[in-house]
Amino acid sequence: MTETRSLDPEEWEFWDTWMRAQRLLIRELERGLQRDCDVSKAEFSVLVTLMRAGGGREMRVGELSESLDWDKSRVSHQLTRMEKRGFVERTQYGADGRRTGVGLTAEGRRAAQGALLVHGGNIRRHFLDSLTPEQTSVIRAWSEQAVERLERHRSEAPGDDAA
Amino acid sequence: MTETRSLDPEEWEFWDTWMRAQRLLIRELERGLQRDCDVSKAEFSVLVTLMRAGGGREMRVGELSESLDWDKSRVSHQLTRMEKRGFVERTQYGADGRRTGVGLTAEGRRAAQGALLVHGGNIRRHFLDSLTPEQTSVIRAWSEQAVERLERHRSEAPGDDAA
DNA sequence: CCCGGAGAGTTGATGCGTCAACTCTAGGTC
DNA sequence: GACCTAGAGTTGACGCATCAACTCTCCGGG
Repeated sequence: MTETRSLDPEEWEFWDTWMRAQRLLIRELERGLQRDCDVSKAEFSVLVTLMRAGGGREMRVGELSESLDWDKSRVSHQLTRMEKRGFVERTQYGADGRRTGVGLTAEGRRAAQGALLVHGGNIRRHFLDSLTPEQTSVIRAWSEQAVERLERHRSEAPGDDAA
Repeated sequence: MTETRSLDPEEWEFWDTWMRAQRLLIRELERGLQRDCDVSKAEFSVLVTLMRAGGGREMRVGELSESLDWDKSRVSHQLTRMEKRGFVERTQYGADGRRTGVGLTAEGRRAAQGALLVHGGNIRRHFLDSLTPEQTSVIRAWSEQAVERLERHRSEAPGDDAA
């Protein structure tokens, strides 16, 4: 094991600043999405995932869950809320063996398109445009490496719901 | 306005990977905190803030709110939950003019100390240790610049509760 | 046929986060 | 003294996130 010592004040400050930057960035983007499109971050994720899978096609809850890397329960709750708003609908297929498929409504497709445009622009303005080429490449590398490492870490850990 | 065009697929992928890395990192740290210390991220923030302000001293809700950069309402709700758990207590001072001060209980101090150790170690293992010196300095620079920019952005925007 | 287990999906409980509405006190101004 | 505003803090409602428990179907073995 690595030593049990906690962090130096300087390390804490680095960590705090980093967390703070993320929080502010995400908060800003989420507010923009809400303000300009009346769509939440969670709704956005679902809309886009369904859209990218082919706007007309239907997905299974399990596919959504996998694709979003969300707990199935979370997906189900989210779909319930979004069904109320008229963005998605759960359709039964198979009269006896019922698999519940999930599809976008016309309203959902419309919202997805608008949100993609607006949100993309906001990401560009608040994030991409603020990076120097060097920062871009370093951050990209870190992200990839972190995802790789953390996913490995999770899959090595005991019982987990990821496929 | 900058152009209305959304992002290229490559830019979306960069963004997705970056968000994913953050989510995984935060999820991992939060789970560790919960598992090893039975303390949530929100509880941790409050405990540490009170601790750093001097374990014995009391803070006002407004100070906490400012220091955490949380909405006052959020602080109040969080304090209510933590009071139930016995981590903090709200104490009245001044018989007539009542300002509600907030302080740690002995239990709260104990939890804060444990959590600081454990969480610090996890941050080191999952984040700090995974960075090359170059990544450290680039990410530090980006964080500082992003915080500066986003805070300026917010304060220029209309009505906001930050002081 | 009945049982038992695995997979898919849902539900309920509870904590977190945000917004809007509310209470209470203190201080001014007339 | 009456009114009015500003600041501090709380409350309620609602959406998001997670965990555990549940339903239902399918499937394989006895």
